[in-house]
Formats: sequence, C-alpha cells, structure tokens
Amino acid sequence: MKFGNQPSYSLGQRSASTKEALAGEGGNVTLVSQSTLGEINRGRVLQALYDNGPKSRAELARLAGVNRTTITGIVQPMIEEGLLVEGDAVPSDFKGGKPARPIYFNPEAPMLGAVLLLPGRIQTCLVTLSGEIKALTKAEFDPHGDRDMFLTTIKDTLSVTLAQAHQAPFGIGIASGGMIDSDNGVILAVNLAPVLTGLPLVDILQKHFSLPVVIDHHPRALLVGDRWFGPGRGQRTFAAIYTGEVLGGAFYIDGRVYRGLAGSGGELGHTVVQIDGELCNCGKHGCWETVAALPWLRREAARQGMENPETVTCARLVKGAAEGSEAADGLLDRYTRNVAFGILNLQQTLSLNSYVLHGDIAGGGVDAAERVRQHVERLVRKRPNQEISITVNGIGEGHTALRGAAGLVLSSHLKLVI
Amino acid sequence: MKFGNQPSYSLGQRSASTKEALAGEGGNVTLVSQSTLGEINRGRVLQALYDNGPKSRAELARLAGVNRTTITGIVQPMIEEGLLVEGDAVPSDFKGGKPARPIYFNPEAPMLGAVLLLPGRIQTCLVTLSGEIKALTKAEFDPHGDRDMFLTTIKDTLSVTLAQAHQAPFGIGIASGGMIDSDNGVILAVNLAPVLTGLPLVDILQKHFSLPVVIDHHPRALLVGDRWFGPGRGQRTFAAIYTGEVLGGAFYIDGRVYRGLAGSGGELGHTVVQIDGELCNCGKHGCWETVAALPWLRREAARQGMENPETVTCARLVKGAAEGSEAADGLLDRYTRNVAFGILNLQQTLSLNSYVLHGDIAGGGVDAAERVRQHVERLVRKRPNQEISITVNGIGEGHTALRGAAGLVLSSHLKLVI
DNA sequence: AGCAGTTTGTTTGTACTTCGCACAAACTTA
DNA sequence: TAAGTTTGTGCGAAGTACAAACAAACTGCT
Repeated sequence: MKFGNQPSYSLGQRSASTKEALAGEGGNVTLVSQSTLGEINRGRVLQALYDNGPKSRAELARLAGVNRTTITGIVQPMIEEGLLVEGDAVPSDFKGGKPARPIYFNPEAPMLGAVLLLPGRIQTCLVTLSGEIKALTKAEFDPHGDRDMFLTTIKDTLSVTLAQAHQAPFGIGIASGGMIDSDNGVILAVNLAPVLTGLPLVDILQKHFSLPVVIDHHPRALLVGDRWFGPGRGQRTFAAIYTGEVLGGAFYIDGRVYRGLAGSGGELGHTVVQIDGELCNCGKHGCWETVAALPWLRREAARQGMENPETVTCARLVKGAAEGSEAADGLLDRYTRNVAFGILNLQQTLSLNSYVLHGDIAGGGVDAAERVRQHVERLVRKRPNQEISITVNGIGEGHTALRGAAGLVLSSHLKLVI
Repeated sequence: MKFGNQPSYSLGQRSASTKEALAGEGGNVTLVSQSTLGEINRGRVLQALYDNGPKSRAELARLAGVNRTTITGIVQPMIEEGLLVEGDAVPSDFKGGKPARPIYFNPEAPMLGAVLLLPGRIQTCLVTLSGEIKALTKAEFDPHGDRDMFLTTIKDTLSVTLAQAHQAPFGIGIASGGMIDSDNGVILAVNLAPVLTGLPLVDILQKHFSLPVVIDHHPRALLVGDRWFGPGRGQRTFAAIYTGEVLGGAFYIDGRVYRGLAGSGGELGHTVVQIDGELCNCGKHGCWETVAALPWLRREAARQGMENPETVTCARLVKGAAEGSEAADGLLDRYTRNVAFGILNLQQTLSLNSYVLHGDIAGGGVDAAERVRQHVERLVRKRPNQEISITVNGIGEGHTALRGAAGLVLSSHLKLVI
C-alpha cells in the first residue's frame, strides 16, 4: 500500500528541528531564526490546546500572557489549512461581550498511524488528533521465527488499519519493546523476540508505505501517551515506569521527553540495587530487574508454596491481600518495596517527584501504587516542598502505548514538543 | 460544531526569563517573544566564544551557519558596552582577503565574585570573564559554632576580595556543600557544618553587598567549572561526580545544567546500591555513600591493618599499588569498583557517556579513573556507538569550584546558558 | 606596479514574527 | 435605547534575522 501525495501543511516536514535549534549542537552553535521562533510558538499553542482543551483565541492569549493578534497570527493559518477548526460560539457571561469561538483540532484532519510491537504481538491503529483510537487491528508473530514472515505480518496488519483512513495519515509511530536506536530507526535487540534484533524497521516501513515513520521504545511511548491524554497531561516533569517480564522507564524533563543518546536513556532494569545480588540475564549481578520483575515474583510465589505461582501477578496479590491472605499481603509488600528502590534511586538522582506506573505493578491499582509510594517516602531523603506522587494510568496500557506511538509522529511532524 | 468540556489547567503569565521561555512552565505554555529570541542568540554567541576562543564575526557566522550581519547585530552592542572587545587583525592566509579581527571577552570588563563554602572553610575570589582567578582569600570557621560569627567571617572575607575589584562585579556566585534550595537561595542542611543549616545566605549577602547573588550546591559548581574551562568544555552532555566524606553529582544534559526541582537533583550518595547493606547516616541501608565514600575507605583500610588508616586516600592507594603493595592494589580495586556502581546506574538511567571525577577519587589521577572506567565498561549494557569516558579534572578542584560558582552568575546575568 | 581574486566588515533593504492600538461585531444590563 | 463589556480583526510599530551589494584590505600573478 502506497500513499502518494500527502497533505501539505505549512508546518512542513521536520527540518533542522525545533528541538535542535532550541538546544544547540554539541560544540557548534546554533542560533534561533525567525522562522524557528514561529515554529516554536506554533508548537506551544498546539500543546496548550491539548493541555487545556478547546479555547478561544482571547483565552489563549490570556493564558499565555500575549497579544490577541499574536495568537490569531499563529492559529489562523492552521485553521485555513484544516488542522484546527473553530467551534460554535460560547454564550457570553453576565457581563456581555461578543461570544467566543473556541478553537480545537479538526476532527476531519488527517490521522496518525500507530504500531505497538511487543514480543509475539502486534497492534496497529489510527489515532485522531484528539486522541481517539480507531481501526484497531491485532496480529501475532513467532518471536523466534522468520524475519520475512514477521515483515509480511506487520505490513499486512498495518495495511488493514491504514485502509480505513480517508486521507493519508501524517505518519506512523512505532512503540517497540527491547533496545531501540531511535536516531537511526533500528531495533537493536529484543531478548524475548530475537526475530526483531537488528531490524531497520523505520526504513522498511517508510519505503513500503511512503509515509514518515518514527520509532521509540515502549516505556517512552507510554510516557508520551501519559503526557498527551493521561496522568502526565499538563505536567512539566514526570516519569513513566514499566514493570513486567522486564523493567523500563522514561522521563519527561523540563517539558521535553528525555531520550539520551540515540534513545538509550531509561534502561532502569539494569541499574544495580544489590551489588552482590542474583545473576541477571544481562550478565551482571543485582540488577533492579532481578528483584522487581515478574520472574522474581513467580519464583518467590513458588518458594512460598502459593497456588499457581506461574500466574502470580500484582493484581492477584492485591486481591488475595484484600481477602485476608497474609501470604499474599507479605509478598505484595516485598514486591512493592523492591519496586520502590528503583523509583527511590530515580528520585535521588533526578528529583522528578511524579511517577506513573504501568505494566504488572499498575495491575495492582491504587492499592499497589500507594504501597510503593509509602515505601519511597520512608526511604527518600526529606526536603521542603517535596511531594512524591505515584499513580497508575487508568486508561489502559495498550491504548496509552498506541497513543504515545502516534504522539511520536506529532512531535516530529507538527513541531509539537511532547 | 460543539466541543465537549475539557479540564482547564492554570497557566501562568509570560516569563521574561530565557530559560523559562525556552522550556515552558510546568503545565503552562509560554511563548517566545522577539526580545527573548535576541537574548537566546546573544547567550549562544557568548557561549560559542567560550567554547571556541576568540573568533572573527565572519568565523562565528560560519560556525553558526547564519548571516554575517546577524552576528554583527548581536556582538556590536556588546562591543559598545565593553563586554566584548575586538582584537588585533589576524593576517590573511595565502588566498588574501581582509584581515579578520577576532572578538573575545574584554579583560577590562567587570569581574564575577565567587565563594566556595565547605564545612569549616571559606574561599572567596574574583573571576574574570575569561576565567582567571584573582584576589583569592581564605578563611576558616567553626562548623558547629555561632551563626553571627560565621556571617561576620564570610562578609569580612568577601569584603577583602571585593575591595580588589576596580569596578562593581556582575554578581556573586556561591558554591556550597550540603543540601541547597537554589530557587530560594537557602542552605537547607549541611551535616558536617550545622551552623549553616537553614541559612538564607543569598538574601543576606545581596542586602549586605547590594549585588546579585546566586547559590548552588558544590557538585553543580564543579560541573559548571568543568563546562566553562574544564574537561566538559564544548560538551553537550556530561556529569560531574564528587567523592569525599560524602558523594554527590551534577548533570549537564542537552546543553543545560540539570537542577531538578529547587536544585534537588544529583543526590547520588543516597541512591541504594545494596538493599541489605550498611546503615547510612541518612537512615536507610545500602546507600552508595556507605560503600564509596572516605569513611568506607578508612574502615576497610583499618580492617586490613594498613598503616595510618585514618589518612588513607585514593592517591595514597595508587602510590602504594605502584610501589608493589598488593594490599593497596586490592583495596584500590574494590574502591574503584564501588565507585563504578554509582556511575553505572547513572549511565543506565541517563546515558550521559561522559563523567568527570572530583574529590578523593580524582586524587588517584588517571590510574584511578581508568580503573573506574574499566569497571563500568564490564558492567554496563553494551550498545552500538556507546563510548564511556571517565576523566579527572586536571585544573584543581578548588579553582574549578570557584570558577563554577562565578559561572552561576554568568548564567543568570548574561543569559549565557552554561 | 597593476590587476584579478579573495575575504572581512558594513550598509541597506527585505522578511518574519510579536506587540500595541483602534475599531467593528456581538452580546448583557439598566 | 444607550452604555458597558468582550471578541476578533485591521493596521502600523518594533525587534530581529536574512540577502544583496559595496568598500576596505589583503595575496598572488603577470
């Protein structure tokens, strides 16, 4: 399936990107041009719409403390090209005044494609500019199988989804498990799905679909999803933490997704929390993963003689504890404490204060999250005005990851810095 | 067309601060104004001069990929006000052309005041815009003594230094040990110097000297000093690590000093590396500090029956190992390995790749640094293009910290983002 | 010595974007 | 109906980078 001509929006393709212009290049100097200034401010107005919902031009100007004509100069071209749309007038309040016309994302605008790629499972969908998920399609693949067969599967699945878009999407975002080089669009390694190792997936899909494609690792997609329409919405600083067969994390720092070099930041599962601890599959001892991932939970459940230890999850422990099982309560406490150590280390390092849980630990709901938070509070060094928040994302992890994957396209295509 | 109701986040007013304008305020969206654009680019040209040394306007324009008149528009006002100065013409090369006149910081411009405040010791000095340290003055104070006496001492010491400036300095930067709230200019706690605990030092000195005053914690000043005229010069991402009686760190991420909320990032000494480890003076077990700070080294030296264990340092161990002492070599290896765990955790979390060592571990010179690097390399998860550099700062730690303290003033006063 | 070629720094006008002011449109209230 | 209030737009001012042209100051060759 090929998409030919794409809609032309004045925001255009990613060039010497806004992010780079803001940050400068290492050793070289990059100045910010007039046109980049316009891009920065366009992205910021778009983000304000996401964070605050539909708003009139006058209200946006007030919120940002700028001139009304500035806002009009920014949004009018986007209204004309169909990215934004003007809503029905809102009746004036008791003081009178002309009714305001809130502006928001146009439901008729092109959508974003999204792929969630986990060991053995593919999900694809379309995501509207207001975050609705459509045309969800699922497929399975053999994690140890043949690469060509995998590529056929992902292309077919994506084709089914994209066929339901009435216009060429802005692009395709991929959230993938494993170790990702997001700069070069390559899946470096997925221990649980060797078929993906070394796969230059971005290039392959860009060529096949003639659409821009971006990729990032799964926790980072969760983070973007949290930030866009989840608990991280409107926040300046927070982290997403994933626990499951492996552990991972992602950071939103000072209003930007932190990636590290080539997207390598956030490999929290292989930070050491017990120097002389158990051997980890990465080859060293005492990784956080050895005491806070599902394999550890299953081993401990078996050690305690619990029923069906191979199916133990945080959710099951919370349920058991609520039903009075002391074994479940005790194991849950140890598990949440072990999870807390990784979060504690993040807090002492980066002082993010706000953590959104995903994966198995999130399956334990607010009870598990509160236990983790209490463990962290007991351990962390106290400071004035330090309030640590640990929440679970109530939206559902698959949808969050897909939204996040789509959000990756937003970042690159619309200069919207999520 | 109707839009559904969406939650509204409170947004602040437009910020005049360049840093805030670039990043946006938590949940708030701040647009970048024309005048802020000018400030951003002025700061960037100044940083380019620091990173590259004296350069002609034409060369700066080439480095930045911008128009020559843009550079002139930026630097000419600074030349006129005496911040920058035009040097002697440089002879043209074999192709001819008008000789270029390099521009750099004016030696006759005002200086920066700097204070280094460690338990029991005060150092003050002036720092020129090109990083030279002048009028260095030292004093001592009783860490457990009377606050008024401490304030008298620091004011007198600073007065001696400032009396040697021919013009009012741009401001005073303070590098202080302990836990610092850099937003509010308060020293929150210094375990080794209780006289400083709770001291609103910025306010006190601003009132006394009628100069702008900024404060940050010691590792962050080291970082700024590294970035300005040390191994971090021109780098986009690196960390400074301090080992001594306590441990600390600071990060330069994506071209900016990372502070965390109220300056609380970088408390690496209290990350956990051994869940069931020794009790730390912060109240929990297994902090990195319990296995990598000088108290650990002294205890281990005593346990091994080394001579004068209370004076053991990394430098002494390196010397001992070079002279054939297997005990020194063995303890040095354990020490550098323990230090490596904290750096490893940083690398897995933030992927900074470049670490500058300070304090006791730096006293071991390149030998100690190389041992740490090898330990990290053995432990870290491999990725393509990942090269980990661990260096010591050869300039001297006191000078680096003082330069860094002065650099804090540069950041705030000249909108030069170090 | 004179000329062509090259490079630097400056002058002048254009382009991009935000700011400020004024006005018309569209309402509420007395 | 008139006064007051708010929204969105038109127009000119202000700030800053970009582009073209020119003069100054040099090198190398004939």
